[in-house]
Amino acid sequence: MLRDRDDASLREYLIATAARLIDERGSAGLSVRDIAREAKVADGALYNYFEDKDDLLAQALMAHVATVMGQATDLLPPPGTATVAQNLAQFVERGIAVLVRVIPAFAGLLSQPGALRRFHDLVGGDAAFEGAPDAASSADEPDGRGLPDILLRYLLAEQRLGRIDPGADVATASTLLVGAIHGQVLPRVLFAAPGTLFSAPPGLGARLAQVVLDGLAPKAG
Amino acid sequence: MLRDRDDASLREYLIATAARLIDERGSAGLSVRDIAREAKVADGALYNYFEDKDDLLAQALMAHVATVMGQATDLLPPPGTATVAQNLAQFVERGIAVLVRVIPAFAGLLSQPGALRRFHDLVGGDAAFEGAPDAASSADEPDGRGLPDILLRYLLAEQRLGRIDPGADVATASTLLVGAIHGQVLPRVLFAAPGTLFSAPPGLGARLAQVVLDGLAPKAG
DNA sequence: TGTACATCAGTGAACGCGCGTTCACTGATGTAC
DNA sequence: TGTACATCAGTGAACGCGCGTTCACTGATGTAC
Repeated sequence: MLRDRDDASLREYLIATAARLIDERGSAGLSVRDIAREAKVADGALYNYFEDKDDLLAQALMAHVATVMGQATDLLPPPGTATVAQNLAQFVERGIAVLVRVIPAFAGLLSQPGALRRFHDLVGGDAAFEGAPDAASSADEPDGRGLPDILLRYLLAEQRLGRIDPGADVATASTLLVGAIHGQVLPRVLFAAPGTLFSAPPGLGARLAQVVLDGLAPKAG
Repeated sequence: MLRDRDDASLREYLIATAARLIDERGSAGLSVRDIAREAKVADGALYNYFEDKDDLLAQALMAHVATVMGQATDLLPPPGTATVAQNLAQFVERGIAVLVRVIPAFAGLLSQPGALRRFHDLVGGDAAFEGAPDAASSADEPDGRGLPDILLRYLLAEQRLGRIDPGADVATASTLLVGAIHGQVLPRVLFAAPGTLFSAPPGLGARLAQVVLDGLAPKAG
């Protein structure tokens, strides 16, 4: 198939194809031939545009994360609307939907550490996705696009509005809730029967939100 | 090397060797030749005792989890001692140490789904490790050996002792805290430079415990 | 105690396969006249 | 408009490699006499 794609360059086309395959089946066991076959392109075509497989995978990973995060607008409504409990519950449920698509993309590359390293180099400090290990953005003014920062910005706003206790440790609460999302997704990614569609236990988001708001300590009186 | 090991059967010896390798470098990219070489045994020896590679890996995975959980005694002190905040903080820190050894063992097998399926068949409902997807043990009387059940038993006991609010949703709190542990471990497993020893941010366990105890809701008065 | 033999746990060379990668080649396209 | 040629994006057969697995073989051990 020679030059009969649309105007997009083969490079972008290969990245998009690889990203789509990662979205559909995760990155585990994804071979360059799988990608070439899916793109209807010769086996060796990718080497005209990428240094090696790790290079293509890193780009595809970045595109995949951008796609998923781009589709996940309205993870949280504007601060001050509805109730904080409702909003946090919604964040948990939608966050699960996000990570269900993102975690298999990364975890499948554990046996391909080069791709993960390249990805990390590509995104640099701007960890556009999830639990950023190196807290690049300060807790005071979070500017990241990952789940923890999105949630933290919301919590800080609600705190200013008085719907969250002024003394509360919202940064830690953000870590806690995003962690809980990880905790829901990871075991299911590892043990789900292949092809299973995963949805969170109904009401889980609401219950998690309620615990975070109320706390466990005995109430005075 | 013929019959000059100690009395233990070669079968157990191979499981132990594979489990040690999984502990040391995770299961990603672990080949049967790696295991045979480490055990100082012929390449094909394992096929005298195991159906195939997946079979050996599933057994080794089980042994590895048993080892890690066995060494993780005193994740929590007896209910009623110290303070609940201190005890939860300790649970978080020790839980992280547990999952740092367990998650790479499972996640590395994403490209080897047969081994994960076999492991799941082996342990059956008795998910001896972590966030059990199918809640085999009821929330009323948790009997599992995984982190969520260990924590839930503790929380229920403290609730009976009055150190946790009688109306609190301790089952959800357990899910929340164990999830937070996952959230700490997973990104670091995926992005840590190879060979990096990981330790949690100091004080994180205490802060997480405090948020779970106090909650975010504005305090009356 | 010494010899002949059967057993069978363990060996390791060899198999086919799929992988990532290379590179001499093809043929549609754009240009020159 | 028609012909000759240069370009170079894309091709795909072929490479070496490491993988999981097989199976004819080896040789230490236990037994019989």
